[in-house]
Amino acid sequence: MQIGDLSRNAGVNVETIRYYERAGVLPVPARQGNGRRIYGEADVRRLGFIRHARDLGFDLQSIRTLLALQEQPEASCTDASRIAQAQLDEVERRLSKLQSLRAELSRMVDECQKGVVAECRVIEALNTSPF
Amino acid sequence: MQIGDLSRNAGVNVETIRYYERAGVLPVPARQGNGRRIYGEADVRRLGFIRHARDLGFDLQSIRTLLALQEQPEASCTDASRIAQAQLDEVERRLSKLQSLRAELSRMVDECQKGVVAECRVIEALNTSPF
DNA sequence: CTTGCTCCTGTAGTGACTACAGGTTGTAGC
DNA sequence: GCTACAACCTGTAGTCACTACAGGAGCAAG
Repeated sequence: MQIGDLSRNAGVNVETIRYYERAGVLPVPARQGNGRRIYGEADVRRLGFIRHARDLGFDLQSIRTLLALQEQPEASCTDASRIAQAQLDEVERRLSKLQSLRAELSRMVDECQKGVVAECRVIEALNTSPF
Repeated sequence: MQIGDLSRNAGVNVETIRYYERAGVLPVPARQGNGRRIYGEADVRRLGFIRHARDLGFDLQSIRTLLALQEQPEASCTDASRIAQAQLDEVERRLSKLQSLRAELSRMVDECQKGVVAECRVIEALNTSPF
């Protein structure tokens, strides 16, 4: 599989794939005789994982940590547990923040839909919010 | 009020305030004779609005739109509501993904605590999510 | 009058891409 | 075999939303 196939299969820009290689979240691939990168199914899955994790707001450093965790299933349980727990704490933190944001945005949209134009408080909602 | 006071009052970095001016989300302020920027209470509120909107995930373009709507009170609220609804949809999407990742990380931590070498399925947790 | 703080402008660095320039390789049609 | 063109290569520069720093000016206290 060449980079263009990987791009289509994973739904990730070719330039982004090469960037991920430089950033160290995708392994340096083997090359064909002509110098072109060769990929396999594992790379499609790995790329899918990276994209989802990025969508969730994880930065590339966190993603490197998550990938390292999954690549060393024989690593000591305490180490793996510590890394996983740290990621879990981060996920919980993001979850509670997002839940607050959801409440705030819902309130904004609700009030806007209920009100007439003159009573729209979308902008005021941001200034008088409990955050 | 000088830029340092505004910075402290609004809890926003001095450099960020000057950046917001360049970016067109803060108005170009009056200057003292010595060339220093002068701000008022309205700027504290506007900056608070900008920071809050940024925290909610709005980009500066959306914020410019919201501020423009605020400055034309006869304009309809539907534009502001549409922007907020788009943000809300995105927050809901992220919440669902994070909840599935949390479940997977919890499972890994639990298995580690039981002394079982976790079969790492972090990648699958994100790839097999319904999104 | 020197020290030290805040301010000024302008430029460069960050992270995570994204785009483009300029060159090479592979393939399909003639 | 020749030509066209897509896909690949490297390397650099641009984007967004900041953040940091260099180099200089104003001002107030000791």
